[in-house]
Amino acid sequence: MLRFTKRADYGLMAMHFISSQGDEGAVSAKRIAEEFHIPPERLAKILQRLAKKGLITSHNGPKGGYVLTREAGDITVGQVVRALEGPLRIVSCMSEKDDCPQFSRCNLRGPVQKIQTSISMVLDGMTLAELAADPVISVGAPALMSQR
Amino acid sequence: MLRFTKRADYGLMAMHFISSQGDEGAVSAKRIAEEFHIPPERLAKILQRLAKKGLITSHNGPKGGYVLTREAGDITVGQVVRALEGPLRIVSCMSEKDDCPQFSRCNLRGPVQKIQTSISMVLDGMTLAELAADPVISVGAPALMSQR
DNA sequence: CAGACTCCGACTGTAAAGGTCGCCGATGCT
DNA sequence: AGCATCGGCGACCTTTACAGTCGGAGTCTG
Repeated sequence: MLRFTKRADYGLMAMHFISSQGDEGAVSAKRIAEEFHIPPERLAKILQRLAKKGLITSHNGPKGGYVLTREAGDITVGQVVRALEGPLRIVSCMSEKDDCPQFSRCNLRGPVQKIQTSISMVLDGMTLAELAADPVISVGAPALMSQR
Repeated sequence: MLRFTKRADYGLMAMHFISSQGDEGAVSAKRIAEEFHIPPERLAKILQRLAKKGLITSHNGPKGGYVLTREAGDITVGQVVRALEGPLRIVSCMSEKDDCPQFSRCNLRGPVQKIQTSISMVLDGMTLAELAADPVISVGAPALMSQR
C-alpha cells in the first residue's frame, strides 16, 4: 500500500539519468534501458508518456533520443509522478460519483484530503536537480519505520 | 499508485467509529459492519489484526466487542495504517536483499528515503481525536492535483 | 448448566491491477 | 537506400487485494 509503481520508479530513474547526461546530446531509450537493465519496451512507453506530457522532447533518427525540456531545477518529482500515474489519490472513493456505500457516514474525507495535500507538497518540493545532488545512502540504514 | 488499500480505509473508519462510541461499552464487529455497509468477514479480520497489534482490546461473549486500548488522542493514523499494512515502503526495492537490477546505479534511494520519512511524519502527526474533529468537506472541492 | 453471542484463525476461490513482452509502422539521419 | 530511432497498439502473465467459508474457543445470560 501507498507505494509507487515501477512506472514511477523507472520514470524517475530515466529523468534523473537524462538530466545527468544532458550536456552531451540526446539520450536514447535503448541507452537508458541498458544502463539500468530495464525492459526496453517498458521504458519506451514510459518515455513516450513523459514526452507527451511535455517533460521531455523526443528526436527521431540516429543521434536521436530524449532531452529535458526544462532545467532540472524546474522539474519536480511530483510532476514526473503525476505525468506517469495521473493525479494523486490515496483513496479510491474521492470522486463525486463514487459508489462508496459509506459515503454519507464517512467523515474521513477531510483528514484524507489534508494528508494527500501534504504528500503532494513533499513531492513537489523536490526537483530533479536536488535529487541528483542527494548522496546515495547506505541501505539498511536508519530503520525509520520501526513500529511494534 | 500511492494509494491506501481498502484494509486501511476500513480500519480507519472502524477505529474512528469505536472512538466515537467509546463511552457506551464495547463495539462489536457486526455493529460496525452494518453501520458502514462493509462485508462483516472482511472487517472482522481487520479488527483482529488491530487487536493483535494492541491498538484495540477484544471482549468475548454477549456485550463483547472492541474498545480502544489508549486514548483517541494517543493513537495516530500512522500507527493504524502500519498495523494493518506493515511498515511504509513507497518503493519495492528498499530492503538489503532486493534483486533490483539497477541497485548499484540507482542513486534515487536517498531522496526516496527522505520522501518516505516526510510522509510517515504526516501520518503520525494526525491522531484519531483530530480525525474526528475535522469537518466533512465538500467533495470535488479544491481540485488540488491539477496538472496534466 | 445450556444456549446464545462474540471473537479467533486458517483456508479457498475470485477479481482487478500492474507488469511484461512483442510486433509493426513512422520518422529522420547518413 | 538503409539503418537506427521513436510511436503506438494489443495480448499475456503474475501479483495483489478482495471476499466468502468453515471450524474452534471464550464468555455472558437465563
